[in-house]
Amino acid sequence: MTEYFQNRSGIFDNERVLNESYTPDDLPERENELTQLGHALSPALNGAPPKNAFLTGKTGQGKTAASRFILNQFRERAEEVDDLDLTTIFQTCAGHSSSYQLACDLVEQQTGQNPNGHPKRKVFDQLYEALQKIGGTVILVLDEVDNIGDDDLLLYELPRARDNGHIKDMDVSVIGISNDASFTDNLSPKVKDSLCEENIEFSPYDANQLRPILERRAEKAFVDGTVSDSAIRLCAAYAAQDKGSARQAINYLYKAGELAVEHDDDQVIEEHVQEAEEIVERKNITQSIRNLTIQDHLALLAIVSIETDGETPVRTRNVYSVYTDIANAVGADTLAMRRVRNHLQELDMIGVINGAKRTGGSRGGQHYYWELDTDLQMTVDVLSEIDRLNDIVDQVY
DNA sequence: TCTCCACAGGAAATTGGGGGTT
DNA sequence: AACCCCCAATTTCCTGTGGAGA
Repeated sequence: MTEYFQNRSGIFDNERVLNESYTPDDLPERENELTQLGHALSPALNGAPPKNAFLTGKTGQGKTAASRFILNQFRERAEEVDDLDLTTIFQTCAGHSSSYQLACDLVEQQTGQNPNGHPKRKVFDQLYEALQKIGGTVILVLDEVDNIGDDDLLLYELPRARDNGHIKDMDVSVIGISNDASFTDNLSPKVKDSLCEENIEFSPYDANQLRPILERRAEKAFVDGTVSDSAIRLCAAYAAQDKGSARQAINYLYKAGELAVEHDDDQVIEEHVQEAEEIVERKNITQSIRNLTIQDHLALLAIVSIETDGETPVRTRNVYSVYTDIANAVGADTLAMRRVRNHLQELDMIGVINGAKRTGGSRGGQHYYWELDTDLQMTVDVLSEIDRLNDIVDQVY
């Protein structure tokens, strides 16, 4: 009889700790940032409105964990203060691309009714009404606020709600969290001023910080003595070299553990980490290619085609002519070159292709020279999985 | 040196949708 | 049906850049 299931208990003690949703209960590597955040909130302990704060930093830097952590601590502290009636709201803005949607969602959370479709003013009135009902001091955390783009209406309204007489005898403060450091650039100066009273930056972890983070996590997640020091060191080194993200480092370690299980080894060693890093990165790339739109795929396929002929790096207009041929062959819309250039830049952003900007060329000015930045065979494999493209991929490659 | 071409990329307008209420 | 509030993707129009060739 075939054994369909794994016995993971030889390696893992509590895998849950390695999941993305797990919030650590201490963050010694972020003491500075936690202190800053704590100071921003402190006026509330003394009868004044807490300050607004804005946290920036790349993914996996502990921004969300830090704000959750500080809110917990702050709630505990608030208990000891007699006349402080504190409420905290943690709101993730993923999937909300406008202030309006976000406001609707906040209203729904408080009242159970989603006011979508009502005039904007009405939605905000309902939001203020809901806040007024809560009363006291409200701290609203908006995680991933960069999702709402440069639409800053809500961010403008909330910090001024009291001044404008929308709410009375209560304080609202906003803690914004953004992965995108340039997010605040696009906000109107007024919003920027009020929201960024305290701007707290989370810089990438280096290997020395990642190591203890991993050690603490491994302690909980793995069976004692199954993870070697060198394995942890390597995970930290890989992640520090790349994005400096704790999430990334933990993913490597998690995968390395799974590989140990698969190979029936009783220790997680460096070789597992090496293999894990490769697998995780490969998976990230294939995942991001799959999530692209058809037009992105066509642009990528044009690059693949040119790369196959060994003619990269290639200028935008040459990519464009190959692109139009491919788009016609599969019966897709052919976009303007302006747009195709944007698609190429998006592919560059996710690291699938690489665009080098050079001045010069036949007519001067700036030009892009594009080439594939991932394994050719792998890219071909992923693209040929796409129904509409598999025939043309065969012709091109 | 001057003009022009071929590109880059910002900004606004257009297209063609969405989910909701009244 | 006519209204509200919105979306992403794209096109159109524009200004800027800098070497090539007059």
